[in-house]
Amino acid sequence: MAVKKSSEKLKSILPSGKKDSSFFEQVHDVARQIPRGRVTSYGAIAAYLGTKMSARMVGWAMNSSFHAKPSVPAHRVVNRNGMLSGKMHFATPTRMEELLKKEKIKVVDDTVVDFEKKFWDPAVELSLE
DNA sequence: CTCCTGACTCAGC
DNA sequence: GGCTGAGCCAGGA
Repeated sequence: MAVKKSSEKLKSILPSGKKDSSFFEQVHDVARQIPRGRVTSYGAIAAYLGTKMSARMVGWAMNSSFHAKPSVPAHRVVNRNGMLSGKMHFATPTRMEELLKKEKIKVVDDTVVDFEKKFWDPAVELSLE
C-alpha cells in the first residue's frame, strides 16, 4: 500500500514554506496538485499532513472544499480501497465516477480500477518535487 | 464551553 | 473472512 505501515514516526511533514494555514487549506492544496488521471487516498494526504490516523479530517476538509474558492478535485480522492466513498457527497452520486472516467480512470462498482497503478502519493511526489 | 458528528482506518472478534 | 468497535482532529450547534 501507499502508506507503508507507517512504522516510522512522522518527523518533517510539510516541506519548507509551511504556513499556518488551516488544516483544510493544506488538504485543499494537496488535492489540487493531484495530476490528471491520478488518484490518491485520504490516508495518503492525512499521512502527508502528519495526521495519518485521522484520515477523517481529510474527507471532512474535502467537504469544505466545495465552498472553497478554487474547486478541489475531490473526485480524485478516494479511500484506501480506491472506492468512491465520497461520491454521494457530490452534486450527483454519479458525478464522481463520471469525472474519473473523463480522467481515463476506469471505475467499476464504485471502485477505481488499477488504483495502485494510478495512485498518487503526495508524501512521495511532493517530497521529491 | 460541551457534545456530536464526520467523504477514514486499524484492530479485534 | 466479514462485521463491529474504537481512535483520530476539527468544526458546527
